[in-house]
Amino acid sequence: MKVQDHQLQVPGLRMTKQRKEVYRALLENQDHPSASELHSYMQTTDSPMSLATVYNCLEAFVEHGAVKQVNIDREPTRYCENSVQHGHFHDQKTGKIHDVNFKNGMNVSDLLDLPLGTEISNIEITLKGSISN
Amino acid sequence: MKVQDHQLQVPGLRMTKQRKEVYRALLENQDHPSASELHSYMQTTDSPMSLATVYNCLEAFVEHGAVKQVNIDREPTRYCENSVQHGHFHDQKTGKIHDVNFKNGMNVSDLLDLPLGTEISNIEITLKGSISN
DNA sequence: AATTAGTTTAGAATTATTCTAAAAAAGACT
DNA sequence: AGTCTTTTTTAGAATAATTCTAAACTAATT
Ligand SMILES: [Mn+2]
Ligand SMILES: [Mn+2]
Ligand SMILES: [Zn+2]
Ligand SMILES: [Zn+2]
Repeated sequence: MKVQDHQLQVPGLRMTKQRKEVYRALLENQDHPSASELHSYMQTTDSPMSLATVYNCLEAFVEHGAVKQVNIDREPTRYCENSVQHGHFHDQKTGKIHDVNFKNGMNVSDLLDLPLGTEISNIEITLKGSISN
Repeated sequence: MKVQDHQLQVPGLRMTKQRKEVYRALLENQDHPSASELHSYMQTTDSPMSLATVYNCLEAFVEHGAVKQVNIDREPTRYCENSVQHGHFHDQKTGKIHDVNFKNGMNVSDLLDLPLGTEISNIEITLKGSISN
């Protein structure tokens, strides 16, 4: 997937050359990369940059809600550019992570018995398993 | 809460002195401790033991399904003795983690649009937020 | 242009966790 | 009990993801 330069915007965040290219990498290859995978990839582009910068960019995106972190056990954190609410399925055969959308109109509070007064700022749902066939 | 010695059993696992006492610590103080918190606590009991042993015991319990790991961002892994299916709520004001049960008869597949053929072996649901009042 | 504020960078530091290999404990058998 | 075998515990070293530091650079502002 090709992303135009003017689409590389994160509201409220100054888009430097490095941030643009990291964001482009996330949008163009939606494969939930880790910081170091992303860093390796950046080295192959015409915007090589340091690993610290990759971490700095990702942190900025997460703070601004444009990117989500995906935590799977103790594995390196992976990053997801899909900013609509969703969960993740970790296929143990392939190692790949797939986005899983919420069913229409459904909400975590339909699944869980939340104590009264609970105000949720972040939801992380991670499934592990395999796909038959 | 007091737990009798004969309740300190995990099916299929040899219960050594150390394993019994770590398991007892988890059952008696259900507060989702990290390995190092648990280690500090063990030092105050009459079964002080090494940090490596705490990790080894916890790993054995997790393998045997008696204990669940709780991953919250990059914080140290926390351990939960509640072996029925549930999620976790991380109260950002207090830092405490609370168990959140599934609503009666509800299932992740009621909330999420899982691709056909998906076989789930592990579910981790972690919410972050605060409680008003 | 000069000043200021924010960003990038290399490399060092941190730290949760895992590994190693030797000692201790537990189980099996006699 | 005593011997043999397997598993567990342990201290300390190693690993590796992430964060920190402080200097160089870039971008925005006056
Ligand atoms: Mn990639
Ligand atoms: Mn405790
Ligand atoms: Zn995703
Ligand atoms: Zn729990």
